[in-house]
Amino acid sequence: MQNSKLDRTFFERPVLEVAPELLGKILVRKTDQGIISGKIVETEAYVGEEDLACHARNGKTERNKVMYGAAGHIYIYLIYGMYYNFNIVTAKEHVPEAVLIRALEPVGGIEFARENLRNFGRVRSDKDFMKGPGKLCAALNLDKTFYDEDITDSDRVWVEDPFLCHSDRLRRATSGGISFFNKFKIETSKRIGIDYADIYRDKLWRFTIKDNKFVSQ
DNA sequence: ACATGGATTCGCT
DNA sequence: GCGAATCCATGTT
Repeated sequence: MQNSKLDRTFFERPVLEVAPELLGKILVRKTDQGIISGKIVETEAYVGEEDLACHARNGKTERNKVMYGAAGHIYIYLIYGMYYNFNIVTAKEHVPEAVLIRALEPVGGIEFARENLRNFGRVRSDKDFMKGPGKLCAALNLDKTFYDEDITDSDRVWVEDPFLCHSDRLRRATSGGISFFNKFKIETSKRIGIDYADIYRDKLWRFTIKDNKFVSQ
């Protein structure tokens, strides 16, 4: 099998290039239960210290320091005391950019994902269970132990390009009626939940697959 | 030390 | 459409 895992060169570019290109890629999570995976259908770009919606807006802190490091590392944080949000760091070192993964179209390990959600505190929905940044973290059992993990060199979470992937596992998944090879259109819109961010609230830095029913909202 | 509020989700009105 | 759940990083005293 050829290596279809996205490498550091993919992430080591400006976040406004990486965020839309992640659409259609497969986020894969290997757990004790088995493999859980989903197609990325919604992302948001957070664009450095200047972007008043970005956690780096006030400079480097204990929480956001990973954003200043190498591309491909994971920035995950607790929000509202009960959910995690999962980001991948982009750009060169010292440039604090990241992509928030906001929704997945379920691909594999769907029963494991349901189980994780039912076991998780407030998230009880067992449909649309990867729709929304907090829910997809619960579904994939992603927590703070993933902080700073290198997604290009991890054995428990990575991103695959389905156009390059010839593994039996993904072929099986794609034979279930979900086609990865359909062309799709990318829509841009305003980012969710950042009304405090002055002029940056209106930037069209949310990227979604047009008409995909697993996009949030 | 302390107060604040958030890149969310759900359930009820 | 709105309030609650629930925690801790961050900014302020």
